Amino acid sequence: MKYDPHSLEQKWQDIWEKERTFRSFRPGRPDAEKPKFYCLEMFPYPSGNIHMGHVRNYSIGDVLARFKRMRGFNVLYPMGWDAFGLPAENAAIQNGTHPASWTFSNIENMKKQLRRMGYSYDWTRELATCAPEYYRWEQAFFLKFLEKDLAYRKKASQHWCPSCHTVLANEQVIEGRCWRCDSEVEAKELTQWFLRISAYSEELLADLETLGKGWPERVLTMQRNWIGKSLGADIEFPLEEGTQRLRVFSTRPDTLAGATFMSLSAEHPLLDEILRGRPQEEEARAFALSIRNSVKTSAKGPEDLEKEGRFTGAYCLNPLTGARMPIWVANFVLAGYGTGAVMAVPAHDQRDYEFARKYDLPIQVVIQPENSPALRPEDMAAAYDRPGRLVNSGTYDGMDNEEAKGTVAGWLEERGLGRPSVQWRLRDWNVSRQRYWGTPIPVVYCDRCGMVPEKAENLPVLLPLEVQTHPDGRSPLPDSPTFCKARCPECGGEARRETDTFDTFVESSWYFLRYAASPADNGQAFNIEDLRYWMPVDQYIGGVEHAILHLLYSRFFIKALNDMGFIREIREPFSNLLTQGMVRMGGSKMSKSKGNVVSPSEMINRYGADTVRLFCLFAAPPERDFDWSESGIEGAYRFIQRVWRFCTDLAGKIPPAGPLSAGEEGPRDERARETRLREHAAIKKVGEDLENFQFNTAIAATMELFNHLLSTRDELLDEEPGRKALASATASLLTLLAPFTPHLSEELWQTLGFAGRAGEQPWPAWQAEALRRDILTIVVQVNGKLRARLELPAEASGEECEAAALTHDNIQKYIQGREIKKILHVPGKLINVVVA
RNA sequence: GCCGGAAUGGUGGAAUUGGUAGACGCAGCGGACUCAAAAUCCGCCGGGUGCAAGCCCUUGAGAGUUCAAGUCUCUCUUCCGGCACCA
Repeated sequence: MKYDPHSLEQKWQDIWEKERTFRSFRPGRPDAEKPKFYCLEMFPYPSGNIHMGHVRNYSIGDVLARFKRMRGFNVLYPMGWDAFGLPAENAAIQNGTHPASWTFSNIENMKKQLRRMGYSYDWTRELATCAPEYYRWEQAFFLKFLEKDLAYRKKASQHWCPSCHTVLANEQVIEGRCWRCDSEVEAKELTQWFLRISAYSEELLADLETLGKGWPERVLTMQRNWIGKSLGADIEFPLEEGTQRLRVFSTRPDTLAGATFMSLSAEHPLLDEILRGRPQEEEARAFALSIRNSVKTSAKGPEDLEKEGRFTGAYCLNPLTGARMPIWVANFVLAGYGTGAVMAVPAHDQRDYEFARKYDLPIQVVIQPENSPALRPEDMAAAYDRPGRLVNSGTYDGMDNEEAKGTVAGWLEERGLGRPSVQWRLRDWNVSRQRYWGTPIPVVYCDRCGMVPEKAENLPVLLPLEVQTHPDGRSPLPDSPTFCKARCPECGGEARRETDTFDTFVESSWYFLRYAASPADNGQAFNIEDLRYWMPVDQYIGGVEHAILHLLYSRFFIKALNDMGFIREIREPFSNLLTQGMVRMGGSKMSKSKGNVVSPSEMINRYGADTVRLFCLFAAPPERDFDWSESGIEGAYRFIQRVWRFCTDLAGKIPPAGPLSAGEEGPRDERARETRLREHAAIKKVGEDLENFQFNTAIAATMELFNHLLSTRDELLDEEPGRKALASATASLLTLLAPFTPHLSEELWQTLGFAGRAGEQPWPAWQAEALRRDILTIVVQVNGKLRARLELPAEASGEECEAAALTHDNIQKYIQGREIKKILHVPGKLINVVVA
C-alpha cells in the first residue's frame, strides 16, 4: 500500500477533533490531578496565511505538548489571534474591505492551515483580541491603571511614523526607523497616553535573575541593556546669579573637580530663565529651537552628528572647587535622560572633550593613571576614562577614583548639594495610537470636568464598525460623530470621546492569562483559581524579535495586574523561553518582497504535514537559523516512506502486542537482545533530547533505531524471540515518533494491530537491564593517543583489562623499553598508559 | 565603543559536559535492479601516506592547564545579534 499522507492525515485530524483528544482539564476535573504544563507559542497576527516561521514555531510547541502529555502532564496548549493592528487597516484601504471582515476571513483561513499541520491545540480556548469580549477587560485594566496612577497623559516629543500615520513607542523604533514599515521616524510634539512601566524598572531588572536558566542569555542581556540601570549621584551647581541651582546626574562624581563647564539640553526647563536679557539670548534661543525641530537623527547613528553648542552667557559654580563654569546649550544632551543637564568633564569624558576642543573650553585633569606619565591637557588626544588617582581635587588628592565616587557623593550629601542616585534608560510606554483598528481608550473629555475615565459598568467602549476609512491612513474615529459624542460620566453633560486606540502590544501583554483563566467567561477577566493552577507559562516559544517589546511589556503587565488585584501570586509570566531561529532561503530571511518564500500549504500538498514537521525539527537545533532545503525535505520524506513500507510490510508478521514491559524476561536470543538494546538506547536518547529541546538529535536517534530494525528484520522474523523483540522495538519506534509525525504513528500503530493510540501511550521508560552489554569496546591510549581497541567481556576485572591492554601488539610497540609511569583506567571505556 | 552569541568535512549538523571527533541527514562517487530512466536496494565518502597492519595531520589562529582539550584558561581573528551622544 502506497503512503498517502493526505487521506491519512485528514483521517486522524477528524478523529482527534471528534474524540476531543487535546482538551485540557480545569482544576478539580479528573485529569487536573496530573502535574500541569502550560505550553505557549507567540500567537500570530492574522495576516492571511501561515508562513514557515509559524510552522517552525508551532511544530516545536506541538512536539513539546504531545511529548508532555505522554509524559503524564495535564497540558494546556492554546491558540488565538493577535487581531488588531495596522495591516488590517491598510489592506482594507487597498481592497475596499472592512478591517473586521478582512481579519476574520484571514483567521478562518489560517486556522484551516494550522489544522492541516495536525497541531494539538485545545481550540475551545481560542480567542481573538479584536473581539469586544476580549478588549473590554483591557479597558477595565486601563481604568485601574489610571486609578493607581500607572497611566497618565503627557505632552512631549514623540516618535512619529509618517507612513503608518501614528506614534511609536521607544521600543518600536529600530535604528531611527519604524519597526513595522521601516520608514524614517520623525519627531512630533503630541499629548499621549503612557503606562508607567518605569515604576517597575527595579523589579523588571531584578527579576531577570529569577528567570535564570529558563531564558536565553542574550534575551536577558537585551532586557538588562534596555532597562539600563546606572548608578551615580545627583549634584547641584548653584547659579552665579540668583538662588537657583542646576541639577545634574553623573556616574562620575569622582571627577567633579574637573567639571569646567555645563551643558544643557535644548529643552532644559531653566534655559529660558538663564538666557533672559543676555546678549547671547537671541542666538542661543534660535539654536535651541533648531535642535528641537530637527528631524530625529538618521539611521546612520548619532555619533556621526557633529557636536554643537552655544554659550548662554551665564555661569554656575563648581560645588567642590568654587570654579566658575560657563553654561552652554549643546545638541548632544538628551532632554529625556537624567536631568537634561550634564556637568562637562572634558579631561575624562570623550564627548565633553570633543566639545571643549571645538569651543576652546578649559580642560582640567583630575584623574592620573598610575605607573604612566602624568596626563597634561595640552598633549591629550582623547579623554582619559580609565582608573587612577585624584589630582587637583583638594583634600581628595591621591585617593583612588573608585573610592572617591562614594566619598565625594557623601561630601555633597552632607552639604545638601547632592545625593547618590540611580538613573534608568527605560522610558514610560506610549500606548496611544492614532489609528482605527485597535482597542478604544476608555476616557472622555468634558468641557467642565476635563479628562474623565469611563465608568467600569459602561464598558466595553465599542469600536464602531460602521466607519469610512481614509485613503491616507488617518483614523476615521475623529470623524465619527456617533463614536465621539459621549456623556460625561461625571456630570452627565456632553463630552468628546478619546479617539486614539491602544498600541496592539497592550493586547498581547495579557492574552496568555485569558487563555488560561476564562476564555469564554464574560463575567470576569480571570478566574483566579484557574490562573493559580495554570500560570506561569512553563514553556514559551517564539521569535527573538520580541526579546524586548512583547516580552518586556508582558512582564510589566503581569506585575501591574498583580498589584492592582486582577491576578495573584504571579510576578513573572514565562518561566522558560525558547527563541527559535529564522527559516531562511538562500541565506536571507524569507520575505514576500524578496520573493524567496516557501509556502507551507504547498509543502503539505507535496509531502504531507508529517514530513514538513519532521524536516523543520530535524534541519537544525531550534534556536539556530536554518536554510530551507529542497533536498533536505526530500530526505525527511524518504525516511517517512521507508518507515511506512517497513511497518505495512510487517503487518501480520509480528505479534500485535506493544512494547515488552519492564518485568518481562528479556529474550535470550543474541539478535533479539541486540534489538532490545537498540530499542532502549533510543528510548533513553529521545526522551532526554526532548527534555532539552534537541529535536534534531532525537530524530536522529529514531533513525538509528529504524536503520537497525531494517537491517536485521529478516533474521528477527525467523524465530519467536526475534519477532517479539521486533514488535516491541517497532511499537517503541512509533511511540517515539508520535510527537513528531503523529498521523503516521497513529496509522501504522493501527495497521500493526497495537492496542489504543500511539500518541496516548505513556512515554516509554528505558530499562537499564536492556542497555547492559556483555562485550565492551575499550579504547587504549598511550600518552593520550589512541592506539588500540579491545573487545572485552563486561565482567572482566580492572587487572584483566589492563593486562589485555599492555599485551596488545600495537600497544607493545609504544611501551617497549619505556617506563610506565601511570595507567589511567575509566572502567568500561578507556585505558590510558602513560610512559616516560 | 559597550554587552551577548557563534566558528567542527563538499554541506545541515553530532560528540554522554574533559575520555574513540565527524552520529543522523543532504550532496557526491561506485554497484545491483531496468531495454532505459525514475524510484528502491547495497557499498564508499575529512586530508595525506602505505600492498596491508598502521602512521601523520585535522574542530577559526596562537599559547597554556591536563595522563587526556572540539570541550577548561588567556590572547587574537572573523561573523551574527542587541544597545549606542544614556552623562
